[in-house]
Amino acid sequence: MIPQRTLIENPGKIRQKNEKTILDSAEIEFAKYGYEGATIKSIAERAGLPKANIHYYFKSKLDLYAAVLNDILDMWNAAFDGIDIHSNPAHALEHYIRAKVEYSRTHGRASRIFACEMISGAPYLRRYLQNEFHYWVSEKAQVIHHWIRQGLIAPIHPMHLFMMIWGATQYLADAQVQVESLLRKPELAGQDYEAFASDLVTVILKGCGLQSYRKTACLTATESSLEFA
Amino acid sequence: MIPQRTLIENPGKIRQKNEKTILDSAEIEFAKYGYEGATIKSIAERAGLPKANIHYYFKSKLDLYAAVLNDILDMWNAAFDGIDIHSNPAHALEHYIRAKVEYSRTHGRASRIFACEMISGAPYLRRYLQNEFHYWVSEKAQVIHHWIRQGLIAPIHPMHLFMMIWGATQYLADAQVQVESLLRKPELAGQDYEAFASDLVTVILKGCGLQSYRKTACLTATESSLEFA
DNA sequence: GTCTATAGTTAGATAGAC
DNA sequence: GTCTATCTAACTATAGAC
Repeated sequence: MIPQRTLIENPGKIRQKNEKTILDSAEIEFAKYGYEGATIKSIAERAGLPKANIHYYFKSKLDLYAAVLNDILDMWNAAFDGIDIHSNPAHALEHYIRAKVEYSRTHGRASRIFACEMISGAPYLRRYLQNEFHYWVSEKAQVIHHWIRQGLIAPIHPMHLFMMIWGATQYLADAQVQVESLLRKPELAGQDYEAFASDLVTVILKGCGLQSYRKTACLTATESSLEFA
Repeated sequence: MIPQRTLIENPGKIRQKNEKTILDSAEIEFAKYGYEGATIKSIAERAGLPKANIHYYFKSKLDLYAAVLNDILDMWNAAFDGIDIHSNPAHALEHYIRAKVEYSRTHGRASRIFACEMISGAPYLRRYLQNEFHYWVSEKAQVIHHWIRQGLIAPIHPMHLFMMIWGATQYLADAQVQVESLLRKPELAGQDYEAFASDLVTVILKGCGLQSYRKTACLTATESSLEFA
């Protein structure tokens, strides 16, 4: 009786690696075709595994979808939890907007899966939206309110401000084909994202009664914005 | 041999009525579950017709989807073709933004189907985006450019301006559940849309260096904006 | 832990009586 | 023009040999 070699050499490693491969493939397929449109077969083929293995690692298609959504929420939290919104309004808003645009660029697929989930009424994320997400946003809204009371920014419904930022930045990821068509580019480059981020920052800041505190934001923004936190 | 009564009394009327019923039902199902998620069965049940009748009026599921998309484009054109963007910038932008918000409110389902189509890479609307749509937008972009050259509004990439407006307004329709959760409303009312429209108008106008030309925009906006055209 | 074969279900589409 | 019954294909999921 020889124990299986892989188990001795890589305790749990195979599982870890395969689960990651499957999750990545699933993310691509779900983003491209939606939940119903994606099939276990296509996910398996992309992962280079037989169909049955998908079911071995994830009980059902719904389980796999839930795992993908969880991954997406983790990324989202990792990307935005570190934001210190207590600095001055212009800095904080610019930093947040640029981070969000960058997220749309680097995690377009995740963003599109999230959008599909919203469009279909958030059947799997409803609880999350009403609890964790709502609390997180309410906290940030308090900060905006505080700034308004102190006269630091012009009066605006904080949620409306967030909606503008989210709508505009999500649009980059969700309507990517439309954007490419508008800008007449076969594929969007980093510069395109940066240019949009700069215009969005300008409009939001000026729209909130804040002077853009730097004229050359457009060129050096991505690097320098990392130093704000 | 008695000719069928319905054909004599209502030449083509039955077809017209049933096609409309089916299109309406299909729009609801496609918006809720996406193309793959919606089924002929569910559409037929919603329309109160047997499955086979759907195939009688629309050759295939794809045909039906194309018809729904066509309906949506018709509505879109009807809603925005009349906009005279040659008036002064502040008026024109405010009018357009309010019309777009109103469209998100009254045609949320259409907006969501359109969004799904974009997210999946616009397999059926690619041609439209690259031709009719692109020309229409380019024309409007010329107007923005003209305003900028004349010093009427602050410099901004016209496409970026449109993207901000579309992103923010589409967000209302596409992420409706998220918005409801944010604003803690079980259902959005007309006031919620108007309030958002007013904040969006304010931010965009100020962001473009335009003074809001009316302080009480928030309250009387919807009615008065209809008189701009 | 892997993979072939297949069960069980449901989808889109059609034939043919009325 | 309507509708029941049915076909074919594709999907999710599982059983069981390795």
